[in-house]
Amino acid sequence: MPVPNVFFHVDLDAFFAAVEQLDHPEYRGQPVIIAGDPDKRGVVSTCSYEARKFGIHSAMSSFRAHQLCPQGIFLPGRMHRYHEKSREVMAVLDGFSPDIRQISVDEAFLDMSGTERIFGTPREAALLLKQRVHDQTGLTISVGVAPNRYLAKIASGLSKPDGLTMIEPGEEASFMRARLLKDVWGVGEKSRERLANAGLRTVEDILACPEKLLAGILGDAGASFLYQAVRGIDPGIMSGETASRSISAERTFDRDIHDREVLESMLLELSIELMYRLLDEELYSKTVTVKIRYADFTTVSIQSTGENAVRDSSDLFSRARTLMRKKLEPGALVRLIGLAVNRLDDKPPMEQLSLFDDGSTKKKRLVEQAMHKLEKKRGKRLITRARLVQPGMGTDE
DNA sequence: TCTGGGGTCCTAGGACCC
DNA sequence: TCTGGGGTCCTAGGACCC
Repeated sequence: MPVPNVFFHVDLDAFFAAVEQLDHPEYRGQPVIIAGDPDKRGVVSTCSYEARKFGIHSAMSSFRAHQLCPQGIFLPGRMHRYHEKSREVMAVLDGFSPDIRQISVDEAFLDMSGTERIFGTPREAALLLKQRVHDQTGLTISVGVAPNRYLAKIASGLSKPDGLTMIEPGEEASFMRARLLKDVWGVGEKSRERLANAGLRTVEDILACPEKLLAGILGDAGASFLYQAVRGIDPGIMSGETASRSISAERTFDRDIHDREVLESMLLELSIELMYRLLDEELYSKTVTVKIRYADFTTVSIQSTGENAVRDSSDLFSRARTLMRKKLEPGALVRLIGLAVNRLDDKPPMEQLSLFDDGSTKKKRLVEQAMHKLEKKRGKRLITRARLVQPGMGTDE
């Protein structure tokens, strides 16, 4: 007899805010908002359920959040601590299934198929899991239980916080039919707008629409995704193990910038940051992308693939600077600068050996690696380059 | 609502090759 | 000479998610 598929999706409730309330009893019952500095164009990352009553939600500007709830407890966030708590929770999940896929700091899938003899029915197992997580970490989770990951993911969002939503085998289609289009994971605002323009506003509308017609609205991939999703079939977006394919860093300036020196200093800072991560994770990349967001929010990017992998931060910086100079509109006000390395490889690609290469590039990489290790040990930045010194203090490069 | 930062995947068009 | 069709790689931009 085949074992029925049972998947759990576990979602930590208002995670960052919950950790703060756990660590600071005086914050409990209070509107806690984890957000960037309102003076620095920050946004809300997470907020407690008490704060949500004021209309605050993720991605809202900190400025607006402060307007809505001036008495709120605004905190910058402690990512280290959140990752620590995340690991504690994942350790609890580990005891329930051999197949766990953590998809973000506060979310994971568990394949619970065939665990009935150990943990009881899926409902019993889910209740036990919720209890254990709470007992061992002090945090509450919401759990979705379904015959596939996609449905489990939607289910967990329906009864937050501290929720449990079950979708039994055979209920897949009826469950999806009862959803609002905005609750269909993977369909965002833009897609909804396009669908609405074609007269499609509900899941029922989509169900009645041939895939071919959807393809005309959303493209082939989007149509195939949505066609399956509304029928309760896992479109497969959660199934693949996603190897990291790019690493990026970006920075929004407090004020829009036109000074090229400042932009290039930022680019250097980002280059160093990214190079450290490449070395740390032992990854290699030949493709570099620079992103520029102008004051009016239009965003452009430029990318190039070199013959060799990026060697060190000055190599990365010089590639990035070349790209930026090529793309940047002269005199334009810039809001954000970003840098990415793409198509990462865990093996060093074959080097195009230069006739004049005396081995100094290898040395550079070793030196940078050593500096990186040293810095990690000290836990702070030891190396500051001339270009990173604030403009006006004199740069002698 | 004056709109972060870190990712993934898709699309369309061009280059280039057979 | 008015012109094929497929495959692959690269680039720029966009949608989406947490």
